[in-house]
Amino acid sequence: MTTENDTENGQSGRLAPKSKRGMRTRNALIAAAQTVFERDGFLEARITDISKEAHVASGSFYTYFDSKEEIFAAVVEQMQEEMLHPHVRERTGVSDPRILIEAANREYLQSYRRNARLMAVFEQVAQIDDEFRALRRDRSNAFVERNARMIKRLQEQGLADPDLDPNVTALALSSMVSKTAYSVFVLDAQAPFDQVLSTVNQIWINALQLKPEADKGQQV
Amino acid sequence: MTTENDTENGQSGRLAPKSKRGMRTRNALIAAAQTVFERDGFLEARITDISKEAHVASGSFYTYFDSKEEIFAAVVEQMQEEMLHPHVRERTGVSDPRILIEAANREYLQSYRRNARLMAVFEQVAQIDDEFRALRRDRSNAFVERNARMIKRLQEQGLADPDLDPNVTALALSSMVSKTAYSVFVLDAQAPFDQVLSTVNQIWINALQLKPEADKGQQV
Amino acid sequence: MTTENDTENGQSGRLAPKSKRGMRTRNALIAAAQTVFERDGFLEARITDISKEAHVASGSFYTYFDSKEEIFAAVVEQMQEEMLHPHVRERTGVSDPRILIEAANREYLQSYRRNARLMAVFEQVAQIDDEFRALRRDRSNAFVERNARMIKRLQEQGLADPDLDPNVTALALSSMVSKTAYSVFVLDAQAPFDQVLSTVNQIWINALQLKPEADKGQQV
Amino acid sequence: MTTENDTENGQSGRLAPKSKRGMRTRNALIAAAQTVFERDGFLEARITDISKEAHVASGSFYTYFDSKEEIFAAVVEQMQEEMLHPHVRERTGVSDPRILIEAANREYLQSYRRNARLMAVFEQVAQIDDEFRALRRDRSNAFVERNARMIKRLQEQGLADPDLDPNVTALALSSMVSKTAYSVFVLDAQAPFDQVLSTVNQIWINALQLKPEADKGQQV
DNA sequence: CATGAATGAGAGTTCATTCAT
DNA sequence: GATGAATGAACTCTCATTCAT
Repeated sequence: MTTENDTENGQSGRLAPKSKRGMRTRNALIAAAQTVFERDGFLEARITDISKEAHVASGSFYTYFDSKEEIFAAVVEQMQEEMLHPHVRERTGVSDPRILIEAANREYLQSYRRNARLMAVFEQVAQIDDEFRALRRDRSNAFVERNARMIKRLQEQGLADPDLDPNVTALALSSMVSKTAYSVFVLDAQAPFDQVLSTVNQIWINALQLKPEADKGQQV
Repeated sequence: MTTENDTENGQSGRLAPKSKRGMRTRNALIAAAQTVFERDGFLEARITDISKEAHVASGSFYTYFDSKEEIFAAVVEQMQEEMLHPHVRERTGVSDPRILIEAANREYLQSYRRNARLMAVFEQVAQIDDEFRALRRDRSNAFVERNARMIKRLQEQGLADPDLDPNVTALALSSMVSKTAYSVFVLDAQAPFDQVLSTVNQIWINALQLKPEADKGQQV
Repeated sequence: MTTENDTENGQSGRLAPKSKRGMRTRNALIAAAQTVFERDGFLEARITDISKEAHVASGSFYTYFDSKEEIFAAVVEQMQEEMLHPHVRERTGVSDPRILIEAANREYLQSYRRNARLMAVFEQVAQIDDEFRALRRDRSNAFVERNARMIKRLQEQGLADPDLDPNVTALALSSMVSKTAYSVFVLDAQAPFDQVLSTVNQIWINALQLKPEADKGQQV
Repeated sequence: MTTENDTENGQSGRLAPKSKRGMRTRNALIAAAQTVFERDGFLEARITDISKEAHVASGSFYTYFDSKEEIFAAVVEQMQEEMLHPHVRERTGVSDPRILIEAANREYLQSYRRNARLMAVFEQVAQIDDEFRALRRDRSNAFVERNARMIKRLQEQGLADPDLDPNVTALALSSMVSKTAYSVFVLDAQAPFDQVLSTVNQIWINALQLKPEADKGQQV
């Protein structure tokens, strides 16, 4: 019924398994890879270790993946799916920008916290491998651009400080959130989750000089 | 107080050279290392390449340094000195927080831009090596703590939004500046320097809700 | 006398298939092997590729053959049969040595040209594998010995240069034909077929100093 | 004094050694490679074995050569030099074509016999590797073309059979000599050296129908 | 001090062959 | 018989580090 995996599976450079057994092995490898990457980091992770962790022979790795980079991509893809799933995504009917901002920040920080170990490795890999660097950049850009559009809209409605350049502001505020998340969840800067969230929210709101009255009976 | 002595030089695990020739070789190696690191990144840089770039035999490297990490530390130290030199450091007598903030941000961004290539490598190494990760954390902490103290002071003077937690706010705003710098100067997010600077400044000021009257009749 | 039986088929180390399906699969594998060998050479040809080309699972290969060498033997055997088929083989009643020589050379060169790709691979394998080296040697010897007998006969009849050693001459002239064929049909030395044939014939005749009168009143 | 090896040594993909010790090691590797190639053939020869035979660490191989192909080229080059050295090469003043042919064949067969083992491996490699195949072709061509020119000259002087195409004849006769040499010295077809030589000579002479009187007081 | 060749541990990768389904 | 995933031995190649000259 599903058309997934008919012949190729996403970015996998090797053929997708045709049998259930093959699928099981492939999944075992991905799970093992996540474990090993989180434990050892990308560079220290040896393909042998991943195979060992998955309880398969070393050669079996190459049945499904061409390289460490490729299996890492599969791990990251899985994380991606997890991060976007049931949680708020499209909040139709909500017009108060404060609520939107708060929800977006909460979601981002929660996702980051849940996947902190892997996000740390992803940062590492993005520093090493051009393809992952590009991937990170694209995601970041999507995020920044969405925020820039929101800021522009608020400025046009007279709700946000008109002196701010929307693009650079979006870049700066997005940078603030992501790097703060990195500091707290990866580097373990000690700070309670709720305080981080509320501070980040407040800074957004203050930075844009959002008018408190503005959101009454508003429409976006 | 200083731990320097005549046989050890800072973090160098090998002897400090006494002769002029030795000093020349050591400096050539550091300069070569910077070139190679900026060109190839830390991981790709081979000790052989650094020696070649410095026009010395590969074995000579070990006369002065024990490892790639160690020579990288020397390169970073040199950059550190450059970054702190003549530029404003302690601006005594200036009480207008806006001016302080502006100056600090300008200085930071300028330094970052000047050393962007090396900062990129430093970020890479901090993702790989625990010692450099700790170094980065310490510097970042110093920065954040100084800002936290300033924010607390302003709050006590009734000049800044009292609802913000000074520590988390300092972390968030510092994160904003450093990651924005990384995006613009390393990842080449397109944005004019002055606009980045003024946006970052404005966000600081807005975020803290700095009262405009505070700076009346000030003099630098 | 023959060692063939109903469970073994010539050199095949595995069972001869009894079912139609089995026969079909076996033939498909041999045909696929020929394609792959001609395309990739013996060394580069992987058993996986042969199976893929035959549209059977990789494991099915081992139902019929034990190794790459073995399937190559089957391919060569097939070629052998083709090379000996309808074409002249025993020309009874023909006594003119010129005509015999011409016919033999024409046949040899035509066969070589028809199977040039496979002959090239056969040469390759004979350089690698002792069994095929022996096979090549045996065939070559049969050829040389037949020619040696013919030369001896002609010398006894006073038709050929008596100073030549019949065995070494046969070796040399046979070598000439086979290597020229290799040069022209495998290495693509540019020369028209008919010219190669007539030159080779003429050299044979000249070399043996065949008396022209000898063939008067001959019968084909 | 000699300008050899100033920086690069012929086809070597790695740098030429600057010290005597390096030169010694390089030569030891080439000698070891020859031993191993002659013993095991090209395919079976492992780089590890060559290093072991040369009494150096496996990694040292890569100080001087990039691959098995490259060291084989060095071995072949050495053989080449040996094959061309003091022996007759340019026989000025000799005008009798019979003497020229005899001398050339003797030289060729002697060289072949001296280096039979390596020639066998060279044939093997030429069947496997395109670069060596091209090398063999070029050498062969040079040989054939020289013979073709000689044949043409003899035909113009009315000394050789004018019906023969000089190029194809040269190809065929050269093929005869080289393949006979291969059969005798590599495949050990039993035949005394002198008989091989005289037979090959006689076939050349007969094939061209060289006039016996023609060489009296001739000038080429 | 400088030199640069020698070392060797260790990771990646291939593919013929087996075997449970 | 057919399937195709699993196996693992075997080899290549790199490069930080040492050390005799």
